[in-house]
Amino acid sequence: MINRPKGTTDLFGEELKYWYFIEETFKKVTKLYNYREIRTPIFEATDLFLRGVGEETDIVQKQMYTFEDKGGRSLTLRPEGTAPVMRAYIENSFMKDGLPQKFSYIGPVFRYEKPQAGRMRQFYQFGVELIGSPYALADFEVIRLAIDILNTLNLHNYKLYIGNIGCKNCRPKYREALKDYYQPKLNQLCFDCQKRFNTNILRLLDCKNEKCKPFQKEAPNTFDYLCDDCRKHFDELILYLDELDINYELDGHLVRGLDYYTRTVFEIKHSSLGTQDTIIGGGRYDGLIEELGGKSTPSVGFAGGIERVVLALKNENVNVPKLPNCQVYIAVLNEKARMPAFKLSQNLRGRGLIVEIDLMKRNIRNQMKYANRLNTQYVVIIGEDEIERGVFTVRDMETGQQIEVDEKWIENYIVEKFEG
RNA sequence: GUGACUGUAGCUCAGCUGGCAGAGCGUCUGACUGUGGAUCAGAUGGUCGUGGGUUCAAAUCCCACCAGUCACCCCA
Repeated sequence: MINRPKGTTDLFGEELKYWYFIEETFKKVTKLYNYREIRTPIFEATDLFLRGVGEETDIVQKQMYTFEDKGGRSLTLRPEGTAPVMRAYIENSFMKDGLPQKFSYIGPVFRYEKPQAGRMRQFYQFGVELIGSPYALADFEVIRLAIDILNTLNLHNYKLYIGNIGCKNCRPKYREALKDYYQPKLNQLCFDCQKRFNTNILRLLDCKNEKCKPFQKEAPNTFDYLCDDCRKHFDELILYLDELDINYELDGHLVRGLDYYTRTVFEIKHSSLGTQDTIIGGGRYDGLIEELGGKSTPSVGFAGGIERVVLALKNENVNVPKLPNCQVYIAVLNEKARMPAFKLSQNLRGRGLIVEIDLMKRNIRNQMKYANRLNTQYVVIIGEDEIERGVFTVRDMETGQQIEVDEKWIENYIVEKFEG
């Protein structure tokens, strides 16, 4: 037997009701904010991610599905959604339509990682990008939008964390402060952190090792090292959040895994999720477009993980819309009934009803059993008797009551049952 | 990439001091010849994850690999 690849899943049945709910909610809310959907390829030139996401990141170093096509081009299944949208923005000259440009996307992304709860190799993200505004107004809109999505999904047990990692001017100062702080403590840290001290010192801040945690509290805070412009930007965002009633927690140690972030970073975590608890993550990336060869353009956005939101919905026991059931089953008792049955099924479907008809040539008893399992609401029975007398038998599967309806009225009779 | 735990019927699992591969649920059929849900009966269903080893004999013991789950790492 051939199994699905590691870290992938088949989505079907009842599970999909969560997915439909999330996808529809995302589309509904982004539409209200006037974001336009963009669908980019699932694979891109490998260079896009090397330059966009950053050569030093874990994503690029060990998580990309990279392959060569028959023309010798190096391609990569997208490991995230932002770089492709920025590429499309540059390539299609969207700036010609004026700024800001606001895009939404939803689809699969791929990272070669060891699967665990809330982490798959092929997983699904929804996200938005707001391109062109350097102001905290834009950061605020994007955060407001993320919160609106979660609220519309009827989720409650989430928390917004706001950080600011500065810009290319002030971040080096902060990095230095961190080094000064950790240097004398180096031999008290875990092995990984001793390595990270040189490779990616920001990561020392969210190490979960018990040896390292005590030092994190006292570690320098990003907020204390912001330059004047970053400070102003930060204060402005906080003002909006405070005035417009968005609950958040400041996190001066919030760092993110992708290199392109500048200034505002944020994460929304759900309390029920265990270790993979970030359901939405985002921030500002003012240097990304320029890095990819476009004209320097500030941007901000976020991405959310659908699998994790599904878990959150389940854990919070949110009532999500049910999948539709079969509404009418047409039981066919002999071959003479076959044609009238087909005609009725087509007419009812034409009126918008979900109709199933016997395809297995089963006897009446087994057709009833099958209809019962479909959870269908009405069964129309057509047999020799009915054909001769020009009527159809309609059975209400809930009450068990049965009535004969003249064939002239059958269609309207059933349609009316589903109105009101 | 590292670690822990787990792989037996479609599903949930028992069998594990080595000795004929089992149960419940599901599915199909019948009791009920034109009527579902309840009940009863019968049937269907297995590469015991894969490969090797030990043994007269392996689902059971040993080794390797594969897969799943959770955690590390990292992130949505």
